[in-house]
Formats: sequence, structure tokens, C-alpha cells
Amino acid sequence: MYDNLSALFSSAGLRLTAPRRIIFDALRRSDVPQSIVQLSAVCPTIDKASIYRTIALFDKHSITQRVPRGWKFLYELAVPFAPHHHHLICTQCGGLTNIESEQLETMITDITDEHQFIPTRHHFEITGICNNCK
Amino acid sequence: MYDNLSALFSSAGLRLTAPRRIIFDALRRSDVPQSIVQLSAVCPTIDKASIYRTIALFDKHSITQRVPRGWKFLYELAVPFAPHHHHLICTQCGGLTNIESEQLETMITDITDEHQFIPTRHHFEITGICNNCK
DNA sequence: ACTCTTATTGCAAATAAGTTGCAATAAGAT
DNA sequence: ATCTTATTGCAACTTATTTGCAATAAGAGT
Repeated sequence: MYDNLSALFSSAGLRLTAPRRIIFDALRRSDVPQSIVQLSAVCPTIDKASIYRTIALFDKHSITQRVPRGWKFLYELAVPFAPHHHHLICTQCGGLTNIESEQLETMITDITDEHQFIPTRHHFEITGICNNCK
Repeated sequence: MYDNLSALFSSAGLRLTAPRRIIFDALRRSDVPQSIVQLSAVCPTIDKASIYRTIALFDKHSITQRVPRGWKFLYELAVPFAPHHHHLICTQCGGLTNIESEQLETMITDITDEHQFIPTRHHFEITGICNNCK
């Protein structure tokens, strides 16, 4: 499974080190996006500076993607390490539901075509009250 | 025009003070979302702490909305102080195009209905290369 | 208009978040 | 096995955000 990562890294002149593997695993193990603080707690052997550097690196190479949540960002694995998806966020329980929408993806093409815009990424999320909490 | 604000504030037991008016005006004057640092620069008479407190307040009362940009958040007026819209963001020039999409709004209803979810807000943006930059 | 109550401000200090320089370490190529 | 150099941990540092508190000023009541 690191084959993808390994290839990706070496083609970019980067090394697949223990800290990077640990952080990658922590992200893969979790079913919800993680904050820097959470990652730092889950990976106590790794220095805070390295966590920042690693996330910045992952982000730069699109291994992870930022998820805005409240006043902070969370991080989760991106395609191809996780399926492409979006979030339904419950403001009551904080619960998170992953959604996929073919319709959304085609809509993006419509919009970008209209504006002669070449899309490279997009972000979509809906906030509200989930079924359990209402 | 402050009538809206004024009513909104007093109904929440809040006071429409000079700093709040100044920050509100700064946001309304600008056609693009503003960072805390920018707001602070544009409103030099207002203490940084007050800017944070005011934005937190505006956010809480949905007067403004957060726009994630890079590793930071920007702020812009929300409905009903500005028309509901989304962003096309050019990674080359940093340019920002506002978009509206009826299709998107109806799609949200479809998705939330399916998940028995009550939507209160949503966020959507597309990143890529604009017509001028390609 | 004047007074009173108290929400709000500015200031300064404190805490938290994120960055950087550098010597030591360890990938991965040869 | 050796060598090169990307990467790490550490500590110091800068920047961002929060908090306590006395002074100020909205806005309600008179």
C-alpha cells in the first residue's frame, strides 16, 4: 500500500521516512479528518515542527486535503488514498457524513465551462442538523 | 442601511458601536473577502482584539461567513447583507469570481432530503486556472 | 436632555500556533 | 558498505489569538 506513496515520493525527490509513514497511517486509520493537535497527540514520538512540515508537504503533493472546520483546518487523505467525497456536518453532535454526488461533479464542469475556467480541485460541504439530532 | 443591522443587534441584546460599524463598512466596501490582518490594516483605529471579537460576533450571528483560503480564513458579508454566492479561485493570479447556481441550490435539497438532514448553510468553491491565466 | 446600567472597548499581558536555523540522523543511491 | 543530502528533533523565535480589567459609551428609562 505504500507503493503508491513510495512511487509518488521518489518521483518528487522525497524520502519516505518513518515520521511520514506514521502520520500517513494515522490519517488512514481515522475515519474523520484530523487537526494538527490531534495528529500531534496521536503521534507523540513526532516533533510538532515535523508534523507541520509533513502536513505542508502532504498538502503540497495533494496527499492530503484541508477541510475547514470552525476556525481551524482539519486534514484527511485525498484521492487516490481515499475516495473523493464531501461532508455533511451536524452542528449539534459534530457528526460527519461522507457524501458523493455525480450530479455535483457534472455541475462543476458546467460552471467551469461557462467561465472558461480549468478546475483543479473543489470543495463542498453542507452544515446543518442530522437525522439523529433533530 | 444599518436598519437591518440595528434591528438584528438590538434583538440579540447587542450594541451597534462605532468599531462594529467601521468593520461592517470595511467588509461592505470590499468586493473580495478580507483577512483579519487586512481588516486590521483597513481599520487602524480599532484594536486587534476588538477585530477578533467583532468578527467572532459577526460570525456567530451570521452577519459574516468564513471563506477558507490557503491556510487561513477570510471573511465576507453573508446573506442578507450580500447576495448568496460561491467562488471560482484562480491559483495563478489569485483572482476571484463570484458564481451563483440555481442548480447547486436544488442539488443541496436533493442531498439533504436523501439523508434526512436539515441544511442551515453550505460552502462551495472551485479552484483552478482562470480564462486570463491559461 | 440627563442619568444609569452594563455591554463593549483598548490596552497590556498571557497563551497558543506556527516557523526557522542548525547539528545530528538516516533514506536511498552508488 | 559508503556516501550524499533530505529530513528530523530540538530550541529559539515570530506571529496569531485570547483574556482580564479599568475606562468608555450605547441605549433604555426618566
